[in-house]
Amino acid sequence: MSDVTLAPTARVILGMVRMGKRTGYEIKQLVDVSARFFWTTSYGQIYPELKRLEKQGLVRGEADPTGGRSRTVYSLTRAGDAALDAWLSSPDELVWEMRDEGLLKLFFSEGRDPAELRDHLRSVRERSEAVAARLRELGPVAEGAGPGPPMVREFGIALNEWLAGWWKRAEESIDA
Amino acid sequence: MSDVTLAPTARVILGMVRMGKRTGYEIKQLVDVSARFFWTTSYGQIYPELKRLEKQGLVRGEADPTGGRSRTVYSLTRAGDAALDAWLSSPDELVWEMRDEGLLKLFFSEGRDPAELRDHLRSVRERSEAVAARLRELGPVAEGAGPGPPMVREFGIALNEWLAGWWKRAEESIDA
DNA sequence: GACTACATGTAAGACGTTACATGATTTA
DNA sequence: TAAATCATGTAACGTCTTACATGTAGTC
Repeated sequence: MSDVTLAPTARVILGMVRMGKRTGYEIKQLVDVSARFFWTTSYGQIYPELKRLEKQGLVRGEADPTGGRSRTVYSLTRAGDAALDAWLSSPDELVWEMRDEGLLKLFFSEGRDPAELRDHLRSVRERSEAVAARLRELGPVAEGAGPGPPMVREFGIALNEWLAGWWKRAEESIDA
Repeated sequence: MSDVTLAPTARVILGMVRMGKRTGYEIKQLVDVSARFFWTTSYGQIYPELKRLEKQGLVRGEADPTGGRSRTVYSLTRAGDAALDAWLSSPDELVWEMRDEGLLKLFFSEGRDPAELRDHLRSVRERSEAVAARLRELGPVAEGAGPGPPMVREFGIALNEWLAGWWKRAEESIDA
């Protein structure tokens, strides 16, 4: 069927459009609020990618201004629906990347001032605590979109609490 | 002092050089073996960056062929040493990025075949198990470089075991 | 003699962020 | 009326991966 290879940002966009997020602006909002901890994107990616997807026939955009404010609402075409399904069911190796400067600093910590290292461990821990807290306060998001979004949210909370705990123990092991 | 802003790859390079990794090749080896799960890099980044760092006066390269095989060994200059220290002690926000296609697929899983979802959760779990196993087998690395490298390795093992456990539970919650 | 490891590099292209630019609508 | 939110977009720049290109040294 659709032998289109989806660019990374295209995957989020198609998924979000199927979820009912219809404008570039709405897509960005939901990514920021619910996926920020494992996936980011920017307007500089979203708007050009929406145009590319339209050119490829995977989405269809229609002008739908609210008053004098221009606005384009997108929906999936049949080909877009198929391309999203194809990606979701493909057994390809899943991208998993982590880039953690905190770990890098820990890696290179030989000979550094222990007080500095302690501060650094604390700030890394506090970041995870803040992310967990934000996700907890946020509450369920994207309701009516099945069990995926709540599970991902729970994952985010649990992961960041686990991370905070690890950094806490690391901090204490420096003191000891 | 050194108001040089280090590019991401420059940070790893300076740290690795201080650790005694003297060639581009050696730097890549250690990154692959011990930092792969939280930081990646490629020759296409390392060699040009070493040249840039030399031009900036942060490292010094000397030709040191082994037989007829060309080889350049690098060491930190005083400015390079200072730049690395400045980065290590800077209170700047630490880069933390995660890009997880497995979570993205879970996020968009509404209406998908449960069997497919189960397979997908299993493959994500297996990947974490493999990473944990590799780090465990690897044993301590970069000995004599302080407590950093072993702590980072323990972090990697613990994180990946935690991840594997989470995906395992998610799998079971689908079955239930 | 073949394979693996050591060793270095470039070029093209993909991907991504940031800063800039613009303007309407709604809420405080 | 000021600020926040809705809404769209571009240009420049930074970063990174992949594929290509080349050759030596050591091991099986």
